[in-house]
Amino acid sequence: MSTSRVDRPLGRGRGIPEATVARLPLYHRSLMGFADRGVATVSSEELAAAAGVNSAKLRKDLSHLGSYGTRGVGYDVDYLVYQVARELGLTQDWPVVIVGVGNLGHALANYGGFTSRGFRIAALVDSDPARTGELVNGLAVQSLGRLEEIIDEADVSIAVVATPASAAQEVCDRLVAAGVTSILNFAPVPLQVPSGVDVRKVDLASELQILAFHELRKQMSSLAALPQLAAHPARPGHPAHPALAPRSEATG
Amino acid sequence: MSTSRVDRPLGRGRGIPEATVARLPLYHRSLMGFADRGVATVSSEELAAAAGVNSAKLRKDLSHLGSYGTRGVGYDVDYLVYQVARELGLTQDWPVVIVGVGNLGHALANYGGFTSRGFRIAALVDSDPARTGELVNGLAVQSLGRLEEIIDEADVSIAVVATPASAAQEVCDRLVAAGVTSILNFAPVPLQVPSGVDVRKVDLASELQILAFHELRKQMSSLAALPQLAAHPARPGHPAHPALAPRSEATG
DNA sequence: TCGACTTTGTGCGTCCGTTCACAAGGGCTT
DNA sequence: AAGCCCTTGTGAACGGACGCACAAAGTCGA
Repeated sequence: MSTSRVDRPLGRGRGIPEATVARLPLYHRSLMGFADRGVATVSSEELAAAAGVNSAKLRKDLSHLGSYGTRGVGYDVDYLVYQVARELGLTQDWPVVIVGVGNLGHALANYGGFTSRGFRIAALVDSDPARTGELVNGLAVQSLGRLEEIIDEADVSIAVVATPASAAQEVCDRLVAAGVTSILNFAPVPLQVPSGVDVRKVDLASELQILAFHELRKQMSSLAALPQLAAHPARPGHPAHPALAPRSEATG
Repeated sequence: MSTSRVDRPLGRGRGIPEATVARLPLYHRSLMGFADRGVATVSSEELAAAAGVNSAKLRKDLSHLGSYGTRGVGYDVDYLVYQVARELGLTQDWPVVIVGVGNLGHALANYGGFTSRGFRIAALVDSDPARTGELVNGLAVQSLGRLEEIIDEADVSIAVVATPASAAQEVCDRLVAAGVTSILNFAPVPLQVPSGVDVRKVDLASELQILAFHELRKQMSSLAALPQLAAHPARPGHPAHPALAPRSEATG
């Protein structure tokens, strides 16, 4: 890290908070909706409602990009769309490689949301020789052996890892070695990467588990309110004190 | 260590921070890995490394569940697995309905990560009559018209919305009206729900856009010496400099 | 031209999450 | 049995995010 200097206030604050960055795609999408409906101007209140956030938060987020609004009027939709898109790098063409063409990789390859926003699926890669050559969304699956070659040829810097957990780290290492510096990881393992490489994780099972946690709380509280309506009492088969019980695997 | 009264962490303990809750599935998965390898005890350092988090954070997270470690030794893997699983509600069976059996819904229905952790796909629902009856992972797709019926019969409280954006809110409303109180939303729209209903959003396109933002930054810093790349040929519909007119700040 | 109205942009208090650093506590060796 | 050493659990400092509330700044009508 040569740039140990934290930030350089170039023009308008170049240091955009991470939380704001995470919401910019949301704003961009909402703005596109307004643009499609022919709306020329939106207030922070309207846009915030469409994006599902607080209006003050929206204004503060946008203020990090610059002063693009007009007091008393609101924001010019087209102008703001362009500014947000530029900030997000959506004016560029981003070639993306998807590694792992299983159920998820298949769905991602067919998912329109990617290709319609500046991302272009440059290649699909899978380790299974039986899958090589298979056409997915008009693109032929290629061998994992050609991974470095593909990344180099297409100048790929963003990759999607949709492999099983067991292969994820090795694939990740090869991606990084080949020059990829941004990874979207769907495998349920924490990828280890050198500094300078960004990893974002999408953990489908965890999301459900988080919901289940809150769901359990709701059910417990509503169950406590009712005297005896226990339709689902505690599991009879569960060990009362699991620390004592030997590891009986296959719990899942 | 003779009592298991930790069922009820003190008045304060009931409120587990949201950030901690979001990491519990991670810990649970890492712990399962240790258990599968026959490890009986892990230190916070080892578990934190496996989960990809700071060890102090891990200890604080676990401390919210109770005092399940042994100083000088670490944590009993099996005991901790059970405690985390119980806290997450993984000891229960959670029937889940997936609405929208497109590419994504298809992949989710086949995704093993769901079914292997206490979640059971109770039904697949799609609005397309042509899809009704189609078998996905051994389960027949059912008509959207039967949604309320299905939810009631299977006692579903968790649903996955994998519909197009245009249908998401209406589906959401019907889900909530039918008794669903937790929703995992893959549609790129912010769902509006009454209080008491939890929504978690998984926005695949946004994740890539966030990566692209940082990627752009990296490329800009490495290409800082180059001449202007701003002369990007904007699309015909897009204003090259949209806000020239409305801004005359000279004021005299 | 002027005043009233509307909406942006932001200063500030508050809260949540992260991390450091260390005392408390338990096992292990002698 | 006693002391050493290890790891947990947590107090406290820190920083970032959020939201209120308001001044600044622009528009619109008279």
